[in-house]
Amino acid sequence: MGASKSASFSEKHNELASLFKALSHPARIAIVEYLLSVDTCICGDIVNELPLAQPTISQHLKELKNANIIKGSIEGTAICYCINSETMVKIESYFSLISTTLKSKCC
Amino acid sequence: MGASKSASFSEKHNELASLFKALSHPARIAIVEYLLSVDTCICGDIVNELPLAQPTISQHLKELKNANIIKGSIEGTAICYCINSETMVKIESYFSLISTTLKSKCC
DNA sequence: TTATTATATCGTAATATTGCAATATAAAAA
DNA sequence: TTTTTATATTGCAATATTACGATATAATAA
Repeated sequence: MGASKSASFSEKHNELASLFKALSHPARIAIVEYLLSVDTCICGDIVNELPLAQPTISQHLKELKNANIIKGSIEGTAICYCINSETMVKIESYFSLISTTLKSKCC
Repeated sequence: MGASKSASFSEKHNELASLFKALSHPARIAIVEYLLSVDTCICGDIVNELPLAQPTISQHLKELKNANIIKGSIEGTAICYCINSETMVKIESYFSLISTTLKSKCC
């Protein structure tokens, strides 16, 4: 085959995997870090920040939006992107739980 | 084209992306959660836990090992796998930093 | 209305991932 | 030594991702 057998796994596992997949590309990490670094959320110059063509960045932004990692709102001609802090807190909580669970183990 | 232009991005961004890529498949999330759920680290029955063939699981385990998310040590005929807590704490810290940074922003 | 500007979508080529049968390896048991 | 058991590797087909030129869309400016 070749397709991911996602139907064989739980909803929870698939959702977590989708979230991490959205973060699994250096361009998308760069976008997240750029959004973190700017003071305001009014953006529109992400294309100039990355060494990729405009359609490629648009595609990466779409994936981040689909995964709820960023939010985008129309601001005249431009689009204002910013990080969805709820999702970030959610991921932080997941790893926090893992760390806590691991503390009561050997290894 | 089609290949990820990883050379165009910073080492840090590539490393983070690799880490999340290792977690971007439901089978690999299921492996991590299974390792979390068992009391001891002596495993060897991961193949029976997942709806995938043995070579496929071996491949997923290799990817998790390469990303330092799990550790494996030979235990006779079997191999003992466990979660690398250092890496988990590292990821937790990354999202903790993001959350903190976001608190001083609008949106 | 006709540019201009910003972003999205389409189509497609290059490349990467996924899954597994077949096979290899390597340690312990018989 | 031979068999058994556990895991890894190889090879390959099916599918997914990545990147971008061309083009579409949609809002503002001239």
